[in-house]
Parts: sequence; C-alpha cells; structure tokens
Amino acid sequence: MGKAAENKLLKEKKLFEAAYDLFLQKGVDRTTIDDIVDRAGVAKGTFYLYFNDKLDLMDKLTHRHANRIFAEAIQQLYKVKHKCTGEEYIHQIVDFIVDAFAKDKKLMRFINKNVSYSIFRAIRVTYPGSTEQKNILEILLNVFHEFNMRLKNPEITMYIIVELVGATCYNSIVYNEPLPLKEYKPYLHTAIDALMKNG
Amino acid sequence: MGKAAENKLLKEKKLFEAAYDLFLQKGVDRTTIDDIVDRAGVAKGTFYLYFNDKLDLMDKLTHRHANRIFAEAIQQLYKVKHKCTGEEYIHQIVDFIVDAFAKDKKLMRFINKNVSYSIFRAIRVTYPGSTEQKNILEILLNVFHEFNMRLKNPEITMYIIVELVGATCYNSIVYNEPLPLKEYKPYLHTAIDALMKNG
Amino acid sequence: MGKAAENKLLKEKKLFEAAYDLFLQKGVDRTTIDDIVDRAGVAKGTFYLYFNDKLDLMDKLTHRHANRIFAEAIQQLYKVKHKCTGEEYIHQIVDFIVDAFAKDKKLMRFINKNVSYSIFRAIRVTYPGSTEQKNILEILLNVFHEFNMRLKNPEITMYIIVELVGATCYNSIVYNEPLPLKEYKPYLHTAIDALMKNG
Amino acid sequence: MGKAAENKLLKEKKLFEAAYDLFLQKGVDRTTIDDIVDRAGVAKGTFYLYFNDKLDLMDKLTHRHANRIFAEAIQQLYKVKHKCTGEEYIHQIVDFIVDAFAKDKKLMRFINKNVSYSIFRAIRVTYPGSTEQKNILEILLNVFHEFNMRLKNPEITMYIIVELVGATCYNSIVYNEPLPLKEYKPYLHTAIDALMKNG
DNA sequence: AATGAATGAGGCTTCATTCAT
DNA sequence: TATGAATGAAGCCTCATTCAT
Repeated sequence: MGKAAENKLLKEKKLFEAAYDLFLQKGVDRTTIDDIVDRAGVAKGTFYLYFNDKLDLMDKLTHRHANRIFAEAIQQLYKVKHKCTGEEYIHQIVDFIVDAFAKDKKLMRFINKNVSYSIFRAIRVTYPGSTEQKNILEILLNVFHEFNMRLKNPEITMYIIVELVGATCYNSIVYNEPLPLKEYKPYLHTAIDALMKNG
Repeated sequence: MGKAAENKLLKEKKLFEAAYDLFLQKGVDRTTIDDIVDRAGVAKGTFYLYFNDKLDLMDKLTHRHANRIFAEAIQQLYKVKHKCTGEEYIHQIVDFIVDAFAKDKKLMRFINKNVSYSIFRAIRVTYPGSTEQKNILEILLNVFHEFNMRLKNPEITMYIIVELVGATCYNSIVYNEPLPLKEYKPYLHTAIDALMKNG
Repeated sequence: MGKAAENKLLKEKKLFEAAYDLFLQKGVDRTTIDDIVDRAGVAKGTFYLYFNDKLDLMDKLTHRHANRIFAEAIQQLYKVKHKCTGEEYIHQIVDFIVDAFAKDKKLMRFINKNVSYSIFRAIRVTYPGSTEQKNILEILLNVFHEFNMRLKNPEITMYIIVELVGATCYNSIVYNEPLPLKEYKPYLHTAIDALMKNG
Repeated sequence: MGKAAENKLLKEKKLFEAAYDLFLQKGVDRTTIDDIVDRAGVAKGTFYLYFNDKLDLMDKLTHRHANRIFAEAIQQLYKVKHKCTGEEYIHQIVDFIVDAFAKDKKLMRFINKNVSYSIFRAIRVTYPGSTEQKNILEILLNVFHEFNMRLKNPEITMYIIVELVGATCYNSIVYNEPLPLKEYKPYLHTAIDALMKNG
C-alpha cells in the first residue's frame, strides 16, 4: 500500500473512532460534524471526502462493529459445535455473545444508546461462508433444526429467549444490575432451561 | 370555568397532542417547536406560555400519559386481589398492564421511541394512596412479600419476568410479532410460570 | 377625588415606582414591560392605558423626579439670597444641589445610569415663577449678572465649575470616592474658589 | 501572509469597523448582529467565527482603540519628560491625551456613548515596558512622586483635575462648547494651574 | 378601566455543507 | 487530497403590542 493510501485509511479510522466515542457519549443527534472532526484532528471538509453525511457514517460504523464482534463469536462456536447437544449449544451461543459484549462494554452501550429496538434483532451479520445477512434469532432457529430438537413452538420459545437475553444482559454488563454478569449468568441459564423445557 | 380558562386548557391540550404525535413520529430531537405549534395551530410565542422548552413539555407529557394508563390498571387490580393466589395475582398484573398498552398502542410506541432503557423501569407512577413513586418491579416485589410466596431469588426472578414482558409485549402489540398479543399471551404466561417455578 | 380616579393614580404611581427601580438596576434598554408590570403588580395591558411605550414612561419619570428635587433646592435658595455675596451664593447653590442628591442617592444613580451626558445639563427644571425651563449653568450665570461679579470669562468659568461639580459629586455621593461627600466638600469649595479667583 | 489569512484579517477588520460605527450611532444595546454583518458585508455565521457574541466584540473593540490612542500619547511623552518641571509635565500629559482624542473625535463619542462612567477611569492601558494596566489618574500620581511636587493633597487634587479634563474636553472636542478645543485649552490650563496652586 | 392570553416579528446562535486555495 | 473560512437556513427564545373578555 502506498503512503498516500495508508494515510487515507488512517484518516478514515480516526473519523470512525471519533464518531464512535461521541455517538456513545451524546447520541447521534447531539453530535455535530464539528465535534467529530475536532476529535479526529482533521479538517471539516475532510469529513465529506469519506462520508456523505452523519447517517452514512453511522451506518458504516455499526456494520463495522457488529461484524467484528460477531465474526469472533461465530468462529469460536464452530469449534465446539460437534461436542454439544442442542441445549448445550444454545447455551454456548448465548455465552459467546454475552461474553463478547462483556469484553466490549463500549459497543454494548453504543448499540443501546443508538438503537431504539431489540438489540439482537438490530444487528444483522454477514454469516461466514455466505453473503446472506442473519440475526441471532435466525441463527438460533437454525440450531433447532440442525439438532432436531423437540419443542412445541421453537420459533416462539427462541424468540422469548433471545429477547430475554438482550433485555437483561445490557443491565448486567453495564450496570451490574441486578447482579454482575458472572453472578447473573447462572440465573440466566436456569431461566433459559426452564423456558426450553416448557416451551 | 370561564371561557378564557377553558380556551387556555384547550390550547395546552392541543400543544400536548401535537407534540405527542410528533415525538412519536420523529422523536423528540427531530421535532422542532415550529413543528409543534404549526400542528397545534397556535403561534410560536404561545408555546412558551405553557412550557419552558421542549424538554419541559416532554416531561409533562410522559408523566401525564404514564399516570393515566397506570392509574387505570392499578385500580382494576385492587378489585381482584383477594380472589387470587400470588401466582395468579402476578399474572393479573401482567395482563392488566399489557392490556392497557394494547388499548393504547400509540403510547407504547411513544415510550419505546423516546426512552432508551427498559420500558417498565422507565415509568414511575404515583401509587394510589401515597406520594411515593414506584415502578412495576417494585410493585411486583411487594406482591411476593404480601403473598408470602416461596422463591429462591424473588428479586432476580421478578426482574427477569419484568424485562421479558417489557421486551416482548412491545413487538406483539405494535407489530404482531412473533404473534398478535391475544395469541402470544398464553406463551407469555407459560414462560412466566416456568420462570416462577424454577426461580 | 372619586375612588376610581384615586385607584387610577395609584396604578400609575406603582408603575412609575417599579420602572424607576428597574431602570436604575438594569438600565432602560434591559428592562422589559413585563418586568415593570410584574413589579408594579398590574396586568400587562394596564401599562398601555397609562403610557404609550417605555420611552414615554422614561420621559415622564425623569421630568417628575428632576422637578421634585430641584424645586426643593431652589426654594431654599431664595431664603438665603439676600444674605450672601455672589461667591457665597454660588457656594450655596452648589451645596444645596449636592445635598439634595446626597439625600436621594437613588436618583443620582438613576440619572448617571440613564443619561449619557453631563448630569447638570441633562436636567432642565421649570423655574419657579415662570414657564421657562432652565438648567443649572443658566441659573448660575444669572447669579453672576445679578451680583455684578467681576470675572474675565464668567461663561467659561461657570461652565468649568458646573462640570467639575457634576463629574466629582457622583463618585463622592455614591462610592465615597475619593472621599465621602462631607469630607470632599471642603476640597470642592477650595477648587471652586481657585477657579473663580483665576477665571 | 497567505491570501486566506489576509482575507481573514480583512473580514475581522470589516466587522470591527461596522460594529464601531453602529455602536457609536445607536449604542451597543440597540445594535443587532444583523446590523453589523449587513454593514460589514459578510454572512451572519461569519460573525461567530470571530467573536463569541456582541459583548466580546465590544470588549475587543474598546481595548483595540484605547491602546492605540494611548500608545501614541505615551510615546510622545517620553520624549519631553526630561525637559519639564512637574507642572509642565502634567500639562503636557493633558495636552497629549486631549489632542489624541481631538484627532479621533469618533473614538471620543464612542466612549462617551458606551461607557457610563468617567472617561479617563474607564480606559485602562497596558503601560509600555510592563504588563500592568494603569489609568490616567494613576499615571498622573506617578508624576507627582517622580517629580517630588509639593501639594497638600495630591490624590484629591489630581482626581479633581482628571475629572475636570474628562468632563469638559468631550464637549469642547465634539460640540465646540463652550469653545472649540483650541480656544478652550488656555482656560483649561489656567484652571489646572489654579487647582494645583491651591490643592 | 383592567385583564392577561395570544401573537409574530425580530433577535441570537448553531451547524451542515460548499468551495477557493 | 486536504483544508478551514464562509455561508445561510433553520433552530430557539423574547417581548412589545393587541384585543376579546
């Protein structure tokens, strides 16, 4: 890569990072282009060389982060798939995702701040080995079918589980409420088991 | 009431309604005072006779609606309390609240749009017969104690239930996903029972 | 006077007093009609029953106060005129006016705040026994002629004296600088004597 | 200097000049930002690239002008100091300052319009060869001590002189009253001599 | 005569976007 | 490519004035 091209990527990265921090702190609407370029240390005009406007930046930003975190989680999952029952695999998926967010609280807060609906349905990831975008609910339903699990209403049960995890892990990770994640996890697993057994 | 005073209330009401619709459609940040007064059909200066600024209006608006809907739900609850076991009473509370929101989808969408965190913890209501403000979680925990229910971890179990209801009923009421509320309810009750039995 | 007429005068008085205080505190430009009627305890519309606008009120206000204070000072002067030489009479006039302001510091501050030019030329009073309006300089020059005082340039000398008194007595009365009025007065008289002897 | 930087200084200068004229004509309070940018021939937003608000502009404006005029006067004084007695030097100072204002009547009117108190105490200048800010009174008192002049009350006498000059030179310069400056000056010097001899 | 709600012109300030350098 | 000065539309808020009651 030429020095110019490198420099270009660096500028873009700086802008991404600045915007990420600011969107997290103040939300997208209350962050100005000025805020972003000031923090990135580039000129105002430069912003428009990389992005059309704030929304464009926001889109690219979320896609970048969502893919990053999920790519990691999904790769780990492949390694353990063959060792598990379906129920165990579901638990593994939940754990991987929740742990991934726990390692990146900032992202968790970012999504929560800037997405008005269910965290796990907000994030669509490019599934490895395909061009298709899937969200967590679809991934979990896949597991059901692959593992031939018997539930009366897999769609609804899985939906309930996904929403429950999304709704509660945010508070646990970010605010340690009702408990820190490590202590909360057993309750979460118990709840998931209860839901799978009765769903 | 004099004609002037009536007219004044009317103006305030128009402003409330205009703001409510607009906040719902576009969110608070993207709604301007001009939008509000245009829709309300009053002059710009009039806005400032009734509210200090947009945030003040937002505060008054949410308090108004939250109290309205919960006042109703809580009154109904008093009537059935003596006929129930603790578990049944929990179900009743959930039903009353969910039904209340189902009757007022607009409010449900409004809260979801403009509150960045857990719906049921966002709303604090003035509990009838006291000046104290409580949220749903606190109300449910009260029930536990009053009914002497046996659970290993009432706080956490109740927390899980509250978050689950909040997370899923929004989609069911507003988008009929994964099912319309009427059809979804049995699954919700099953889930709650499973959680109480195992929590 | 009928009760209605009395009440009317009372309202006007309240408005005058409120405006006076506020103009003194914040200056005319930064005082709003709202400020005035709030402090006067009358309705906003009432203001326009008594005055055309703020400027009209300001004009009426200054005339009221200026005449009040000078009427007093000039009456006293008549009593001592025949006992004095010209020089003594000049000192008497200065003393009466300065003492009058010292008794009404508020007025002194009011004028200083709201008049951008020489205090003593700002104030034109209706001289008793005539409809003519005169200012202090004109009154002093009269004294010269009446007392047949010998000065090379009475007009300029008197002008210098008038400006000197105006410029320094404000600070002495309001801020006690460079000295409280009582202590400053002898220096002022010495200065006036020096100017008269050499002018 | 680059073309852009030059242009920037030009814009600032235009704004300063526009504001100066308008503040002089209408006073600070009655001059709007719109007035200023219209006259300067720049866009409204441009104003805020150079100044925080109107007050900030006013501050910078007065400091600019006060320093300009006094820097000149004080430099001239250094040249004549060694040739003078104390009394002569006092006269020189008065002459230099008064002449400086006479050359810049606009500044004189500007200060008179926008400063509510004694002209010469309003203006604090950065004395050459120090970071200290002094006003005329302090400068004159310095002269007293340096020249070992004998007066009973130097502080009060100097105060009287300073106020007298401030109060009368404005009218002489701007309105030629009671006489044009050139003709008034001898009387002013006579008055100052009289005050120094008797103070 | 008195009220005070209603008005809307007019002020201040912010900020996304453009463009000459 | 990169800059950042300049722009002006668009937002917020104030306040003198009117007018129905």
